[in-house]
Amino acid sequence: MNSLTVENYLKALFNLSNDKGEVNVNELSKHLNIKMPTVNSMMKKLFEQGFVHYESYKPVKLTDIGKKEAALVIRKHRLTEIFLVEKMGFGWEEVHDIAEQVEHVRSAAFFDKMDHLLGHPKFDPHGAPIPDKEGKIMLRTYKKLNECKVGETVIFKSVTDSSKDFLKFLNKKDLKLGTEIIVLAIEEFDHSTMVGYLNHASETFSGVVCQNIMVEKIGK
Amino acid sequence: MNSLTVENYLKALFNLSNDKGEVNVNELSKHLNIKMPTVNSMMKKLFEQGFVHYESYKPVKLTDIGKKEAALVIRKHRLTEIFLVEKMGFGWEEVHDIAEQVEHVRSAAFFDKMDHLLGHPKFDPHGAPIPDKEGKIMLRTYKKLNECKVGETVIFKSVTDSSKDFLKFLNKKDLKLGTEIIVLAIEEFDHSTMVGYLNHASETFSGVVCQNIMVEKIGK
DNA sequence: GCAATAAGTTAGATTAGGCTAATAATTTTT
DNA sequence: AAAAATTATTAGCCTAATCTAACTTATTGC
Repeated sequence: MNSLTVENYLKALFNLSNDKGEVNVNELSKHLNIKMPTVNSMMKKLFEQGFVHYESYKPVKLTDIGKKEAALVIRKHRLTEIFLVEKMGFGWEEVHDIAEQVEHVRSAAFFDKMDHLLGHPKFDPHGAPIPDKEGKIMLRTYKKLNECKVGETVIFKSVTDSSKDFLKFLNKKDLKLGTEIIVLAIEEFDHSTMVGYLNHASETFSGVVCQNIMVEKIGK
Repeated sequence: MNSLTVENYLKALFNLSNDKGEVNVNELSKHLNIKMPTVNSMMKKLFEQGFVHYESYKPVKLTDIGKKEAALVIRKHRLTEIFLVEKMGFGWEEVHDIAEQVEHVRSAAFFDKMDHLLGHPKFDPHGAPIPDKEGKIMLRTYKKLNECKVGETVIFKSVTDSSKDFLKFLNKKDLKLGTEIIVLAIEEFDHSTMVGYLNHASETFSGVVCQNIMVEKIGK
Protein backbone atom coordinates (compact mmCIF):
# COMPACT_ATOMS: atom_id res chain seq x y z
CA MET A 1 0.00 0.00 0.00
CA ASN A 2 1.38 3.42 -0.94
CA SER A 3 2.18 5.86 1.81
CA LEU A 4 0.27 9.09 2.08
CA THR A 5 3.38 10.81 0.74
CA VAL A 6 3.58 8.59 -2.32
CA GLU A 7 -0.13 9.13 -2.96
CA ASN A 8 0.47 12.87 -2.99
CA TYR A 9 3.38 12.62 -5.42
CA LEU A 10 1.38 10.41 -7.77
CA LYS A 11 -1.58 12.75 -7.69
CA ALA A 12 0.62 15.74 -8.42
CA LEU A 13 2.36 13.94 -11.29
CA PHE A 14 -1.00 13.08 -12.79
CA ASN A 15 -2.31 16.61 -12.50
CA LEU A 16 0.84 18.26 -13.86
CA SER A 17 1.37 15.94 -16.83
CA ASN A 18 1.40 17.84 -20.09
CA ASP A 19 0.10 16.48 -23.41
CA LYS A 20 3.16 14.23 -23.68
CA GLY A 21 2.59 13.03 -20.13
CA GLU A 22 5.77 14.68 -18.97
CA VAL A 23 6.46 16.60 -15.77
CA ASN A 24 9.58 18.57 -14.85
CA VAL A 25 11.04 17.92 -11.43
CA ASN A 26 11.11 21.63 -10.92
CA GLU A 27 7.39 22.12 -11.51
CA LEU A 28 6.61 19.20 -9.25
CA SER A 29 8.83 20.67 -6.58
CA LYS A 30 7.03 24.02 -6.71
CA HIS A 31 3.59 22.44 -6.83
CA LEU A 32 4.20 20.24 -3.80
CA ASN A 33 6.21 22.84 -1.93
CA ILE A 34 9.00 20.33 -1.46
CA LYS A 35 12.61 21.12 -2.37
CA MET A 36 14.05 19.72 -5.60
CA PRO A 37 16.57 17.28 -4.10
CA THR A 38 13.80 15.67 -2.08
CA VAL A 39 11.59 15.39 -5.12
CA ASN A 40 14.50 14.05 -7.12
CA SER A 41 15.19 11.27 -4.66
CA MET A 42 11.51 10.42 -4.49
CA MET A 43 11.43 10.12 -8.29
CA LYS A 44 14.12 7.48 -8.05
CA LYS A 45 12.07 5.57 -5.52
CA LEU A 46 8.96 5.80 -7.67
CA PHE A 47 11.07 4.60 -10.58
CA GLU A 48 12.20 1.55 -8.59
CA GLN A 49 8.60 0.81 -7.73
CA GLY A 50 7.65 1.05 -11.38
CA PHE A 51 5.45 4.11 -11.08
CA VAL A 52 7.46 6.45 -13.31
CA HIS A 53 9.89 6.43 -16.22
CA TYR A 54 13.02 8.19 -15.07
CA GLU A 55 16.23 9.17 -16.81
CA SER A 56 18.75 11.67 -15.50
CA TYR A 57 18.16 15.25 -16.53
CA LYS A 58 14.91 14.43 -18.30
CA PRO A 59 11.32 15.11 -17.29
CA VAL A 60 9.58 12.19 -15.57
CA LYS A 61 6.54 10.36 -16.90
CA LEU A 62 4.03 8.16 -15.11
CA THR A 63 4.01 4.54 -16.25
CA ASP A 64 0.66 2.85 -16.90
CA ILE A 65 0.79 1.44 -13.38
CA GLY A 66 1.64 4.86 -12.00
CA LYS A 67 -1.23 6.42 -13.90
CA LYS A 68 -3.63 3.86 -12.53
CA GLU A 69 -2.48 4.36 -8.95
CA ALA A 70 -2.73 8.11 -9.36
CA ALA A 71 -6.21 7.85 -10.83
CA LEU A 72 -7.34 5.80 -7.85
CA VAL A 73 -6.19 8.51 -5.47
CA ILE A 74 -7.91 11.12 -7.61
CA ARG A 75 -11.05 9.00 -7.56
CA LYS A 76 -11.04 9.08 -3.76
CA HIS A 77 -10.42 12.82 -3.77
CA ARG A 78 -13.20 13.64 -6.20
CA LEU A 79 -15.77 11.30 -4.69
CA THR A 80 -15.08 12.94 -1.35
CA GLU A 81 -15.58 16.39 -2.83
CA ILE A 82 -18.97 15.47 -4.25
CA PHE A 83 -19.98 13.81 -1.01
CA LEU A 84 -19.04 16.91 0.96
CA VAL A 85 -21.11 19.11 -1.32
CA GLU A 86 -24.09 16.85 -1.97
CA LYS A 87 -24.49 15.04 1.32
CA MET A 88 -22.92 17.35 3.87
CA GLY A 89 -23.83 20.77 2.55
CA PHE A 90 -20.39 22.29 2.03
CA GLY A 91 -19.82 24.92 -0.67
CA TRP A 92 -17.68 23.98 -3.68
CA GLU A 93 -15.03 26.42 -2.47
CA GLU A 94 -14.63 24.60 0.86
CA VAL A 95 -14.22 21.02 -0.20
CA HIS A 96 -10.78 20.81 -1.78
CA ASP A 97 -8.80 21.13 1.44
CA ILE A 98 -10.94 18.66 3.36
CA ALA A 99 -10.87 16.13 0.51
CA GLU A 100 -7.09 16.45 0.46
CA GLN A 101 -7.16 14.82 3.90
CA VAL A 102 -9.98 12.36 3.52
CA GLU A 103 -8.57 10.95 0.27
CA HIS A 104 -5.87 9.12 2.23
CA VAL A 105 -8.30 7.01 4.23
CA ARG A 106 -7.58 3.33 3.59
CA SER A 107 -10.97 1.74 3.23
CA ALA A 108 -12.39 0.72 -0.10
CA ALA A 109 -15.79 0.23 1.58
CA PHE A 110 -15.85 3.87 2.62
CA PHE A 111 -15.37 5.27 -0.87
CA ASP A 112 -17.54 2.62 -2.50
CA LYS A 113 -20.33 3.62 -0.14
CA MET A 114 -19.91 7.27 -1.12
CA ASP A 115 -20.00 6.31 -4.78
CA HIS A 116 -23.18 4.32 -4.20
CA LEU A 117 -24.93 6.99 -2.11
CA LEU A 118 -24.09 9.57 -4.75
CA GLY A 119 -25.45 7.39 -7.55
CA HIS A 120 -22.11 6.80 -9.32
CA PRO A 121 -21.45 10.41 -10.27
CA LYS A 122 -19.43 11.24 -13.37
CA PHE A 123 -18.08 14.65 -12.40
CA ASP A 124 -16.92 16.34 -9.22
CA PRO A 125 -18.14 19.78 -8.06
CA HIS A 126 -15.39 21.45 -10.10
CA GLY A 127 -16.36 19.67 -13.30
CA ALA A 128 -13.54 17.12 -13.24
CA PRO A 129 -14.38 13.52 -14.18
CA ILE A 130 -14.32 10.67 -11.64
CA PRO A 131 -11.98 7.78 -12.54
CA ASP A 132 -13.61 4.34 -12.24
CA LYS A 133 -12.44 1.61 -9.87
CA GLU A 134 -9.93 0.38 -12.45
CA GLY A 135 -8.41 3.84 -12.64
CA LYS A 136 -9.83 4.61 -16.06
CA ILE A 137 -10.63 8.25 -16.48
CA MET A 138 -12.89 9.88 -19.04
CA LEU A 139 -11.15 12.43 -21.21
CA ARG A 140 -12.95 15.61 -22.07
CA THR A 141 -11.55 18.23 -24.36
CA TYR A 142 -12.78 21.52 -23.11
CA LYS A 143 -11.10 24.75 -24.07
CA LYS A 144 -10.07 27.72 -21.99
CA LEU A 145 -12.34 30.74 -21.99
CA ASN A 146 -9.58 32.90 -23.43
CA GLU A 147 -9.14 30.58 -26.40
CA CYS A 148 -12.69 31.25 -27.62
CA LYS A 149 -13.58 33.49 -30.53
CA VAL A 150 -15.54 36.70 -30.13
CA GLY A 151 -19.24 35.99 -30.61
CA GLU A 152 -19.09 32.36 -29.48
CA THR A 153 -21.63 31.07 -26.99
CA VAL A 154 -20.20 28.44 -24.63
CA ILE A 155 -21.11 26.51 -21.50
CA PHE A 156 -19.00 26.71 -18.36
CA LYS A 157 -17.95 23.09 -17.78
CA SER A 158 -15.12 22.99 -15.26
CA VAL A 159 -12.38 24.86 -13.39
CA THR A 160 -8.70 24.01 -13.37
CA ASP A 161 -8.08 25.82 -10.09
CA SER A 162 -10.06 24.49 -7.12
CA SER A 163 -8.61 26.91 -4.60
CA LYS A 164 -10.90 28.63 -2.13
CA ASP A 165 -9.94 32.08 -3.41
CA PHE A 166 -10.70 31.39 -7.03
CA LEU A 167 -14.01 29.70 -6.30
CA LYS A 168 -15.08 32.48 -3.95
CA PHE A 169 -14.37 34.90 -6.77
CA LEU A 170 -16.64 32.90 -9.08
CA ASN A 171 -19.33 32.78 -6.39
CA LYS A 172 -19.17 36.56 -6.13
CA LYS A 173 -19.58 36.80 -9.89
CA ASP A 174 -22.56 34.38 -9.89
CA LEU A 175 -20.68 31.99 -12.16
CA LYS A 176 -21.62 28.33 -11.72
CA LEU A 177 -20.90 25.22 -13.79
CA GLY A 178 -23.48 24.97 -16.56
CA THR A 179 -23.85 28.71 -17.03
CA GLU A 180 -24.11 29.88 -20.63
CA ILE A 181 -21.51 32.50 -21.49
CA ILE A 182 -21.26 34.77 -24.55
CA VAL A 183 -17.81 36.00 -25.49
CA LEU A 184 -18.17 39.70 -26.24
CA ALA A 185 -14.58 40.82 -26.74
CA ILE A 186 -11.02 39.72 -26.19
CA GLU A 187 -8.23 42.14 -25.40
CA GLU A 188 -5.20 40.91 -27.35
CA PHE A 189 -2.84 42.90 -25.15
CA ASP A 190 -3.41 41.07 -21.85
CA HIS A 191 -5.83 38.29 -22.85
CA SER A 192 -8.56 39.72 -20.66
CA THR A 193 -11.99 38.82 -21.95
CA MET A 194 -15.34 40.56 -21.84
CA VAL A 195 -18.27 38.20 -21.49
CA GLY A 196 -22.01 38.19 -20.80
CA TYR A 197 -24.10 35.61 -18.90
CA LEU A 198 -27.37 35.41 -17.00
CA ASN A 199 -28.16 38.95 -15.87
CA HIS A 200 -24.53 40.02 -16.10
CA ALA A 201 -24.62 41.87 -19.39
CA SER A 202 -20.92 42.61 -19.40
CA GLU A 203 -18.11 41.41 -17.13
CA THR A 204 -14.41 41.57 -17.89
CA PHE A 205 -12.17 38.76 -16.63
CA SER A 206 -8.37 38.83 -16.52
CA GLY A 207 -6.27 36.33 -18.43
CA VAL A 208 -5.50 34.45 -15.22
CA VAL A 209 -9.18 33.96 -14.52
CA CYS A 210 -9.96 32.93 -18.11
CA GLN A 211 -7.21 30.33 -18.08
CA ASN A 212 -8.93 28.50 -15.25
CA ILE A 213 -12.42 28.55 -16.76
CA MET A 214 -12.97 25.58 -19.08
CA VAL A 215 -15.85 25.74 -21.51
CA GLU A 216 -17.45 23.85 -24.36
CA LYS A 217 -19.04 25.33 -27.45
CA ILE A 218 -22.80 25.08 -27.35
CA GLY A 219 -24.50 22.34 -29.37
CA LYS A 220 -21.27 20.40 -29.78
CA MET B 1 -0.84 20.14 15.86
CA ASN B 2 -0.34 16.57 17.08
CA SER B 3 0.80 13.98 14.60
CA LEU B 4 -1.37 11.03 13.75
CA THR B 5 0.98 8.94 15.88
CA VAL B 6 0.64 11.17 18.92
CA GLU B 7 -3.14 11.18 18.48
CA ASN B 8 -3.12 7.39 18.62
CA TYR B 9 -0.99 7.28 21.76
CA LEU B 10 -3.23 9.80 23.51
CA LYS B 11 -6.36 7.91 22.56
CA ALA B 12 -4.91 4.64 23.81
CA LEU B 13 -3.79 6.23 27.07
CA PHE B 14 -7.27 7.60 27.61
CA ASN B 15 -8.95 4.29 26.89
CA LEU B 16 -6.57 2.24 29.03
CA SER B 17 -6.56 4.51 32.06
CA ASN B 18 -7.73 2.71 35.18
CA ASP B 19 -9.70 4.31 38.00
CA LYS B 20 -6.55 6.10 39.16
CA GLY B 21 -5.92 7.30 35.62
CA GLU B 22 -2.79 5.18 35.37
CA VAL B 23 -1.51 3.11 32.45
CA ASN B 24 1.43 0.69 32.39
CA VAL B 25 3.87 1.06 29.54
CA ASN B 26 3.53 -2.65 28.94
CA GLU B 27 -0.24 -2.58 28.49
CA LEU B 28 0.06 0.39 26.18
CA SER B 29 2.70 -1.46 24.19
CA LYS B 30 0.45 -4.49 23.75
CA HIS B 31 -2.61 -2.43 22.95
CA LEU B 32 -0.86 -0.40 20.27
CA ASN B 33 1.19 -3.29 18.96
CA ILE B 34 4.34 -1.23 19.33
CA LYS B 35 7.39 -2.52 21.19
CA MET B 36 8.04 -1.29 24.71
CA PRO B 37 11.22 0.71 24.07
CA THR B 38 9.41 2.67 21.38
CA VAL B 39 6.50 3.34 23.68
CA ASN B 40 8.88 4.29 26.44
CA SER B 41 10.65 6.88 24.31
CA MET B 42 7.31 8.25 23.15
CA MET B 43 6.21 8.64 26.77
CA LYS B 44 9.22 10.87 27.34
CA LYS B 45 8.25 12.99 24.38
CA LEU B 46 4.66 13.26 25.58
CA PHE B 47 6.04 14.21 28.98
CA GLU B 48 8.10 17.01 27.45
CA GLN B 49 5.02 18.24 25.64
CA GLY B 50 3.07 18.22 28.88
CA PHE B 51 0.61 15.50 27.91
CA VAL B 52 1.57 12.96 30.58
CA HIS B 53 3.07 12.70 34.05
CA TYR B 54 6.11 10.47 33.78
CA GLU B 55 8.52 9.07 36.35
CA SER B 56 10.91 6.20 35.72
CA TYR B 57 9.52 2.76 36.46
CA LYS B 58 6.07 4.10 37.29
CA PRO B 59 2.86 3.93 35.30
CA VAL B 60 2.11 7.03 33.22
CA LYS B 61 -0.88 9.31 33.69
CA LEU B 62 -2.45 11.80 31.31
CA THR B 63 -2.26 15.41 32.47
CA ASP B 64 -5.37 17.57 32.20
CA ILE B 65 -4.07 18.88 28.89
CA GLY B 66 -3.37 15.33 27.74
CA LYS B 67 -6.86 14.25 28.74
CA LYS B 68 -8.38 17.11 26.80
CA GLU B 69 -6.36 16.37 23.67
CA ALA B 70 -7.26 12.69 23.93
CA ALA B 71 -10.93 13.49 24.37
CA LEU B 72 -10.86 15.63 21.25
CA VAL B 73 -9.51 12.70 19.23
CA ILE B 74 -12.13 10.43 20.74
CA ARG B 75 -14.77 13.02 19.87
CA LYS B 76 -13.69 12.84 16.21
CA HIS B 77 -13.69 9.05 16.31
CA ARG B 78 -17.14 8.72 17.83
CA LEU B 79 -18.78 11.38 15.71
CA THR B 80 -17.42 9.59 12.67
CA GLU B 81 -18.83 6.29 13.86
CA ILE B 82 -22.29 7.74 14.28
CA PHE B 83 -22.08 9.46 10.92
CA LEU B 84 -21.09 6.21 9.23
CA VAL B 85 -24.05 4.40 10.78
CA GLU B 86 -26.71 7.10 10.60
CA LYS B 87 -25.87 8.86 7.37
CA MET B 88 -24.00 6.31 5.32
CA GLY B 89 -25.76 3.09 6.24
CA PHE B 90 -22.88 1.09 7.69
CA GLY B 91 -23.51 -1.54 10.38
CA TRP B 92 -22.23 -0.86 13.90
CA GLU B 93 -19.74 -3.71 13.43
CA GLU B 94 -18.12 -2.03 10.41
CA VAL B 95 -17.48 1.47 11.64
CA HIS B 96 -14.66 1.17 14.15
CA ASP B 97 -11.91 0.50 11.61
CA ILE B 98 -13.01 3.22 9.22
CA ALA B 99 -13.38 5.75 12.02
CA GLU B 100 -9.86 4.86 13.14
CA GLN B 101 -8.70 6.42 9.86
CA VAL B 102 -11.12 9.28 9.48
CA GLU B 103 -10.51 10.54 13.03
CA HIS B 104 -7.11 11.90 11.94
CA VAL B 105 -8.52 14.31 9.38
CA ARG B 106 -7.46 17.83 10.28
CA SER B 107 -10.52 19.94 9.70
CA ALA B 108 -12.67 21.24 12.51
CA ALA B 109 -15.32 22.20 9.94
CA PHE B 110 -15.64 18.57 8.84
CA PHE B 111 -16.39 17.20 12.30
CA ASP B 112 -18.51 20.18 13.31
CA LYS B 113 -20.62 19.56 10.24
CA MET B 114 -21.06 15.91 11.19
CA ASP B 115 -22.05 16.96 14.69
CA HIS B 116 -24.59 19.38 13.28
CA LEU B 117 -26.05 16.97 10.72
CA LEU B 118 -26.41 14.34 13.44
CA GLY B 119 -28.16 16.78 15.79
CA HIS B 120 -25.40 16.89 18.43
CA PRO B 121 -25.62 13.25 19.47
CA LYS B 122 -24.71 12.19 23.00
CA PHE B 123 -23.65 8.59 22.37
CA ASP B 124 -21.91 6.68 19.62
CA PRO B 125 -23.26 3.45 18.07
CA HIS B 126 -21.52 1.42 20.76
CA GLY B 127 -23.07 3.40 23.60
CA ALA B 128 -19.98 5.47 24.39
CA PRO B 129 -20.50 9.18 25.16
CA ILE B 130 -19.29 11.94 22.80
CA PRO B 131 -16.90 14.46 24.38
CA ASP B 132 -17.83 18.09 23.72
CA LYS B 133 -15.64 20.58 21.85
CA GLU B 134 -13.82 21.47 25.07
CA GLY B 135 -12.94 17.83 25.60
CA LYS B 136 -15.39 17.34 28.44
CA ILE B 137 -16.82 13.87 28.54
CA MET B 138 -19.91 12.64 30.31
CA LEU B 139 -19.26 9.89 32.82
CA ARG B 140 -21.71 7.04 33.04
CA THR B 141 -21.48 4.28 35.58
CA TYR B 142 -22.80 1.19 33.93
CA LYS B 143 -22.01 -2.24 35.26
CA LYS B 144 -20.90 -5.38 33.51
CA LEU B 145 -23.51 -7.99 32.75
CA ASN B 146 -21.65 -10.54 34.88
CA GLU B 147 -21.76 -8.24 37.91
CA CYS B 148 -25.55 -8.33 38.01
CA LYS B 149 -27.59 -10.34 40.50
CA VAL B 150 -29.81 -13.21 39.44
CA GLY B 151 -33.35 -11.96 38.85
CA GLU B 152 -32.31 -8.39 37.92
CA THR B 153 -33.78 -6.78 34.83
CA VAL B 154 -31.35 -4.46 33.07
CA ILE B 155 -31.00 -2.46 29.86
CA PHE B 156 -28.13 -3.05 27.46
CA LYS B 157 -26.39 0.34 27.32
CA SER B 158 -22.98 -0.04 25.72
CA VAL B 159 -20.15 -2.35 24.68
CA THR B 160 -16.52 -2.09 25.75
CA ASP B 161 -15.27 -4.04 22.74
CA SER B 162 -16.06 -2.47 19.35
CA SER B 163 -14.34 -5.14 17.29
CA LYS B 164 -16.05 -6.53 14.24
CA ASP B 165 -16.04 -10.06 15.63
CA PHE B 166 -17.72 -9.22 18.91
CA LEU B 167 -20.37 -7.03 17.30
CA LYS B 168 -21.13 -9.65 14.66
CA PHE B 169 -21.65 -12.10 17.50
CA LEU B 170 -24.16 -9.73 19.11
CA ASN B 171 -25.91 -9.24 15.75
CA LYS B 172 -26.26 -12.99 15.44
CA LYS B 173 -27.79 -13.10 18.91
CA ASP B 174 -30.23 -10.24 18.11
CA LEU B 175 -28.74 -8.15 20.89
CA LYS B 176 -28.92 -4.39 20.31
CA LEU B 177 -28.36 -1.40 22.58
CA GLY B 178 -31.57 -0.68 24.49
CA THR B 179 -32.63 -4.31 24.72
CA GLU B 180 -34.12 -5.34 28.07
CA ILE B 181 -32.30 -8.32 29.58
CA ILE B 182 -33.32 -10.55 32.50
CA VAL B 183 -30.51 -12.28 34.37
CA LEU B 184 -31.63 -15.87 34.89
CA ALA B 185 -28.58 -17.52 36.36
CA ILE B 186 -24.85 -16.98 36.89
CA GLU B 187 -22.38 -19.83 36.89
CA GLU B 188 -19.86 -19.01 39.63
CA PHE B 189 -17.32 -21.40 38.19
CA ASP B 190 -16.64 -19.58 34.91
CA HIS B 191 -18.77 -16.44 35.23
CA SER B 192 -20.95 -17.48 32.32
CA THR B 193 -24.42 -16.04 32.59
CA MET B 194 -27.82 -17.23 31.47
CA VAL B 195 -30.13 -14.45 30.34
CA GLY B 196 -33.45 -13.88 28.62
CA TYR B 197 -34.47 -11.03 26.27
CA LEU B 198 -36.97 -10.37 23.48
CA ASN B 199 -37.95 -13.75 22.07
CA HIS B 200 -34.76 -15.38 23.33
CA ALA B 201 -36.09 -17.15 26.41
CA SER B 202 -32.70 -18.45 27.44
CA GLU B 203 -29.21 -17.75 26.14
CA THR B 204 -25.94 -18.46 27.92
CA PHE B 205 -23.03 -16.06 27.44
CA SER B 206 -19.44 -16.71 28.45
CA GLY B 207 -17.61 -14.55 30.95
CA VAL B 208 -15.65 -12.87 28.15
CA VAL B 209 -18.86 -11.83 26.43
CA CYS B 210 -20.47 -10.62 29.66
CA GLN B 211 -17.48 -8.47 30.51
CA ASN B 212 -17.99 -6.46 27.36
CA ILE B 213 -21.71 -5.92 27.78
CA MET B 214 -22.45 -2.87 29.92
CA VAL B 215 -25.91 -2.53 31.40
CA GLU B 216 -27.96 -0.34 33.72
CA LYS B 217 -30.60 -1.51 36.19
CA ILE B 218 -34.08 -0.66 35.00
CA GLY B 219 -35.83 2.36 36.52
CA LYS B 220 -32.62 3.76 37.91
C1' DG C 1 29.24 29.74 -29.75
C1' DC C 2 30.18 30.87 -25.31
C1' DA C 3 28.70 32.96 -20.86
C1' DA C 4 24.98 33.27 -17.78
C1' DT C 5 20.96 31.26 -15.93
C1' DA C 6 17.97 27.58 -14.87
C1' DA C 7 17.17 22.86 -13.89
C1' DG C 8 18.70 18.58 -12.09
C1' DT C 9 21.82 15.83 -9.14
C1' DT C 10 24.88 14.33 -5.28
C1' DA C 11 26.42 14.35 -0.64
C1' DG C 12 25.54 14.69 3.90
C1' DA C 13 22.57 16.07 7.94
C1' DT C 14 18.10 15.95 10.53
C1' DT C 15 13.70 14.37 12.62
C1' DA C 16 9.94 11.15 13.59
C1' DG C 17 8.90 6.77 14.64
C1' DG C 18 10.03 2.34 14.66
C1' DC C 19 13.22 -2.04 15.95
C1' DT C 20 16.58 -5.54 18.73
C1' DA C 21 19.72 -6.67 22.31
C1' DA C 22 21.25 -5.86 26.67
C1' DT C 23 20.64 -4.02 31.27
C1' DA C 24 18.16 -2.44 35.42
C1' DA C 25 14.36 -2.15 38.55
C1' DT C 26 10.30 -4.11 40.45
C1' DT C 27 7.22 -7.72 41.58
C1' DT C 28 6.11 -12.44 42.35
C1' DT C 29 7.11 -17.06 43.68
C1' DT C 30 9.12 -20.41 46.17
C1' DA D 1 15.04 -13.46 51.47
C1' DA D 2 16.78 -15.18 47.30
C1' DA D 3 15.58 -16.67 42.73
C1' DA D 4 12.67 -16.16 38.88
C1' DA D 5 9.76 -13.63 36.16
C1' DT D 6 8.00 -9.46 34.61
C1' DT D 7 8.31 -4.71 33.48
C1' DA D 8 10.93 -0.63 32.31
C1' DT D 9 14.96 1.56 30.45
C1' DT D 10 19.18 2.43 27.72
C1' DA D 11 22.02 2.09 23.78
C1' DG D 12 22.43 1.73 19.19
C1' DC D 13 20.59 0.95 14.61
C1' DC D 14 17.13 1.54 10.63
C1' DT D 15 13.91 3.74 7.20
C1' DA D 16 11.02 7.42 5.28
C1' DA D 17 10.89 11.92 4.20
C1' DT D 18 12.63 16.09 4.61
C1' DC D 19 16.48 19.85 4.31
C1' DT D 20 20.99 22.80 2.74
C1' DA D 21 25.21 23.34 0.23
C1' DA D 22 27.80 22.27 -3.54
C1' DC D 23 28.27 20.51 -8.06
C1' DT D 24 26.78 19.16 -12.98
C1' DT D 25 24.10 19.42 -17.12
C1' DA D 26 20.91 21.92 -20.16
C1' DT D 27 19.00 25.94 -21.96
C1' DT D 28 18.95 30.64 -23.29
C1' DG D 29 20.62 35.25 -24.61
C1' DC D 30 23.55 37.91 -26.53
